[in-house]
Amino acid sequence: MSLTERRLNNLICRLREDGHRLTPQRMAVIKMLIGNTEHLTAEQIHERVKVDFPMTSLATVYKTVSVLKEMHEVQEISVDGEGKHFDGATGHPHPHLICTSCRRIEDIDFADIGPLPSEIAEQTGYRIEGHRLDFFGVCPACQEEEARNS
Amino acid sequence: MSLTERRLNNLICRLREDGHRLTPQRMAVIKMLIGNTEHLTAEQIHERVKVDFPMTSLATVYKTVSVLKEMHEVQEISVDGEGKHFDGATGHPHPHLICTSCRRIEDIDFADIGPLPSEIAEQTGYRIEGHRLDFFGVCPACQEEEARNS
DNA sequence: CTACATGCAAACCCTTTGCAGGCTG
DNA sequence: CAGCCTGCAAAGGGTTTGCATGTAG
Repeated sequence: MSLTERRLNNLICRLREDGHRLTPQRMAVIKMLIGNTEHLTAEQIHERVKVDFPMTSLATVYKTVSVLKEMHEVQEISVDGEGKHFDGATGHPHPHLICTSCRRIEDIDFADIGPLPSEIAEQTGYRIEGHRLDFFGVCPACQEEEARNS
Repeated sequence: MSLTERRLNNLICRLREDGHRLTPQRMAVIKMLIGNTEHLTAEQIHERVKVDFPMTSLATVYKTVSVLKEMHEVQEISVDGEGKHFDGATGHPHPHLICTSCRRIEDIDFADIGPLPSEIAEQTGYRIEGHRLDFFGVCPACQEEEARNS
């Protein structure tokens, strides 16, 4: 069983324990987030869920995401001037690669920031609980696009 | 002349060149951002400007900030579930230390992320243009608070 | 006189909430 | 049949815009 499947099962258990019902629509939203390295906005999730469940309303998407946020299975990522994207890829902090041209957000696996947190804790007195590391740039596809247009 | 003063002068020049007029209110907003390691929200900037210029409207603050954003002198920082904060501390990316308890945002000077950007560029094909590194934690003051309340 | 800056209020966008009805266990 | 889930519509909060009025150069 893959890591994602295990996480999904665990999540489903906890949802049930909390008295939640897992409707097909909810499952669709959840699957679109958990273990997915795309980082969709509420609107994008809505569009995709509607393919299978045309009646789905945006409110349902928001309500589902909000449950997942409470369970710390999904975090928000805000990009300057853009709406919120939701990231349920791993359930813990990890770096992102954000294309400033097409606004795509990808995950990067490596990019360990090493001993930085403990150094910072020592120097500032903060109790460090997490971090966010995002790189901004232009993705290969958009670079090609640029080249064609010039 | 300090770095901040130089940056401020340079900025003022460019604003004039672009045909902007530098009213006292605008100057107040600009000074509240450029070289200031506090990271205020629009509302907070508004409150402070109103001390000296009580008639100032929120729209003016937004319009001024928007000019600075276009000139890449100010960037937005979004904290999950919070409003936007504006950061005009250095004009280039630098790490932040965000207290999850009192929502204070501080700058950190060191914390060089080293060769990571070029590694990532090589591995992903992105043209990396910048990054954002934020640490989340609890500041010393809030830790004391916690201790007192337990 | 031209063009930018201002305050006000309305518009706007995205997100959240309230509610009545539907469905599951 | 209690309690969650749904869609709809309305409310909400923060940001942006339009407009008439100032004001600097």
